[in-house]
Amino acid sequence: MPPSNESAPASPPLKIARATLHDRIVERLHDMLIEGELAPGERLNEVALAARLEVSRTPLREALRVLASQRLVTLSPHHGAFVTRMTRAEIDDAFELMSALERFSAELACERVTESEIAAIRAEHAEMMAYWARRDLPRYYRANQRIHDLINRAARNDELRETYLALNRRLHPLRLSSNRSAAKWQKAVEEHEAMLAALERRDAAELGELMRRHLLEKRDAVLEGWSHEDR
Amino acid sequence: MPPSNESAPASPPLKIARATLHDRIVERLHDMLIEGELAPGERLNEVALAARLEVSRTPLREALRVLASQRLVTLSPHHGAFVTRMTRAEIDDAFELMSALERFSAELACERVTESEIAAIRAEHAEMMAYWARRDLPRYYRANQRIHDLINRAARNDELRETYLALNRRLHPLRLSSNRSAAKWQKAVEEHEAMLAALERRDAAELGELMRRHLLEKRDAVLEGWSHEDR
DNA sequence: ATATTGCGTAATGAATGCAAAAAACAGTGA
DNA sequence: TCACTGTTTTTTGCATTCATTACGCAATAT
Repeated sequence: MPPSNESAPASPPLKIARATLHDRIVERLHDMLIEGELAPGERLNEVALAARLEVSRTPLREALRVLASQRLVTLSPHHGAFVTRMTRAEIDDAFELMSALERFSAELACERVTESEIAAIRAEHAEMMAYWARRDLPRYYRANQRIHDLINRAARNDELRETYLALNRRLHPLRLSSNRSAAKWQKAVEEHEAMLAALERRDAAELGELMRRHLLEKRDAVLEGWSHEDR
Repeated sequence: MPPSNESAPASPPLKIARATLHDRIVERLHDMLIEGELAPGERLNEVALAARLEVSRTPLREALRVLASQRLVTLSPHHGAFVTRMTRAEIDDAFELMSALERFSAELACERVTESEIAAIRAEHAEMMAYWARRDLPRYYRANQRIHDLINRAARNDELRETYLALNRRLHPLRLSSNRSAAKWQKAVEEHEAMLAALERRDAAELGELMRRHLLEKRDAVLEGWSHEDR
C-alpha cells in the first residue's frame, strides 16, 4: 500500500447515478416555473404541492431549498415558499449581467468556434428567420434560445454556460413582455443577421459588442412592458 | 372587494425573518469549507456531521442540498456527500469566467464609483501595501478580497456581486497555491497599483483589461501549484 | 492464491409524527 | 362600523422512524 493513499480522501464514484426523488422534483418544479404553471409571487403550500406531485414533504422541502438557492423561489421562514417575483432593480441588474455573459461568450466563441459549429448556427439562424417570416413567435423564441446556446457551447466554458443558463431560467418568465412591437422584432432580427456575420468573420470585439447591446435592448423592451403590467 | 384582488397572488412578508436552523447550517458549513476544516474530496457522513453540529439529519440534509446546488459539495445518490474537488478544466473555466466578471465589474465601477468610495479603496489599498511590506500573506489576502468587493459594490449590480461571490467561494480553497513566489507577488502588487490608478482616472477600458489579465495570471499561478499537488 | 458470491452492517432516501409559530377567525367593546 | 383581543386552525420546522441501497468481509470454488 503506498503511503500517500492513507491520507487520500475518498472521492465520489464516477458511475451514472439514477436520479433521486428530490432531484426529479427540482426538475419538475423547474418545468412548472418555465411553463408558467406557477406564477411569480404565487405561494407554494408544502402539503398541497406534495399532494399534487404525489410525494412526501421531505423531498419537496429539499427541492424548495435548492430552488431557493437558485433564487427561483423565495423562502420566508414560518411563512412559506413563494415563486420569486423580481423587482425592477433586480431585472435591471440581471439583464446587465447577462449582457456581460453574452459578450464574453461571444468573444470566446470567436476564438474557439469550429466550421461545423458555425454551419449549425447558420442553419438554426435560417430556421429562426423562417419562423420570423411566419410571425411564429414561440418557435422563433425557441430557435433564438438554441442559437444563443450554440454560441455558448462554442465558447467552451462550462462554468460560463451554467451561469448563463441559471440566469436565463430566472429571466424566462419575463420573455412574454418583449418583442411585442413589430418594429422591435424587426430590429432584433437585423441584429441577429449582424451577429451571424461577425461570428463568421470571427470578429470577437464586434460580436461581443453586438451581443451586449442586443441584450441591453432586450432589457429595455422587457422593462417597458413590465412597468405597466406588474407592480 | 376589488376584482383584481381575487387573482392577486400573496407575496412574502417583508419583515426580517430570523434564520432557521438549516440556514445556519449552510452558514456553518460555508465557514468550515472556507476555513479548510473540510478538505476537498472529503466525505461528509450525515450522522457524524449531524452529531458534530448537534442537529438532526433533516436540516443538515437540506443544507447539503443547497451547498450542492452551489457546487460546493457534490452529491452522489446512495453514496453520500463529498466536498467538491474541482478538476483542472473546471478551475480553468472558473477563472476565465471570473476574469469576465472582474472586467465587467471594473467597467461598471468606473462609471458609477463615488469619490468617497475611491477614497475607501485607496485606504484599503494602502493597508494592503503595508501587509505586503511585512510579508503578511493572510492579511494581504483579506485586504485584497476587500478591495475587490469594494469595486464590486461600486459597480452597483447585486446580481453581478452575488455571482462573483458565489464563484469566489468555490475558488477559495485554491488560494493557497498562488502567490508563493516573491516575483509573482511583486507583479501582483504592481498590477494593483495600476488598477488603482486606472480607477482614479475612471478609465473603464483600461481597468477592465487590467483586472481581466490580473485574474488570468492568478489562474496560471494557481494551476502551476495545482499540477504537482493534487491529481 | 485469486476471484467470486453471499450475507451482515452501515449509510442514505423518504415518510411520518410532533411541536412551535403564524394566520385566520370570532367575539367583545367602544 | 371599526378596532382589538383571545382562541382556533393551519402551516411550517425539525426529529424520529422505516425502507432501500451500497459497502465490507468472509467463505467457497476455481
